[in-house]
Amino acid sequence: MNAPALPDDRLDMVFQALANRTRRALLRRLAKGAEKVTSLAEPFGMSLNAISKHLQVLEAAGLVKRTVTGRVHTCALEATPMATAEEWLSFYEEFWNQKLDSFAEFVEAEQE
Amino acid sequence: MNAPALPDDRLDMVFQALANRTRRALLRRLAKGAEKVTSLAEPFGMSLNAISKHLQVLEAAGLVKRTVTGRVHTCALEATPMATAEEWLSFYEEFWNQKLDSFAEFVEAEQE
DNA sequence: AGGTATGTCAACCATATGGTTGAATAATGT
DNA sequence: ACATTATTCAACCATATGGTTGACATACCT
Repeated sequence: MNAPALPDDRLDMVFQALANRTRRALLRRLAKGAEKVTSLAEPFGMSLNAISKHLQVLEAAGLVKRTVTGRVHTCALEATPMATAEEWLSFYEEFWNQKLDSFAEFVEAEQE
Repeated sequence: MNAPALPDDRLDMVFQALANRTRRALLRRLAKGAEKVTSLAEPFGMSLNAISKHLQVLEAAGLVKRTVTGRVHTCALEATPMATAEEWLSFYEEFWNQKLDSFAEFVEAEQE
């Protein structure tokens, strides 16, 4: 049920990989299905090389798996490391819930 | 209930802030209660200045709130931005659950 | 065999990161 | 008044990041 707890340096890499909107967009893209590098790169106003590098970052973080068939590299989402990241974050749920609750109360009180 | 959805560049900053084990450790520390900079810095094998910078990163990301009383800066955890990060991640839950389930099945089958 | 498509590698550039040391600012204690 | 404590600011350093361009290696098509 709970994720396989990455070591600290892997968690560094995962959060680092997520700390860029282009890479987050790539992951969202891959959530709809595996795709090859060129077609992944197409919608971004950026060189193919740049996207290639981003994909390498994602791959190093374990968030993307690559299958090479001939000259075409097919990238697929590998979400499991995110489970560890989310698990790390979930530790703080009580804190933000508390905050959000008191904000909700405030709004409610305001409406008298 | 759902978090106030940070803009992309704020989310960049939050994930970036989390992409460092020292900063994650600082947050864990602050989860136990607010503390001043010097005492926060003490257990890390690192200069006070380094910690001061890390705290600035956390503050810029909105993960730490600072209250200055005289010369002492008290830092407190501000977890709400993490809610947005977790929300972003939760989109992928179905993907990793699927993976973890099939792994569980594999283990089960293995034990015949 | 020759040309085209897919993708990486290598070098470069500007800026950011994570750390250091040393000096500066401001509040407290004696 | 003077020393001490708390903390930041400034400059520096090495390395990482996010992007570029140009060249290269393969695979596919005719």
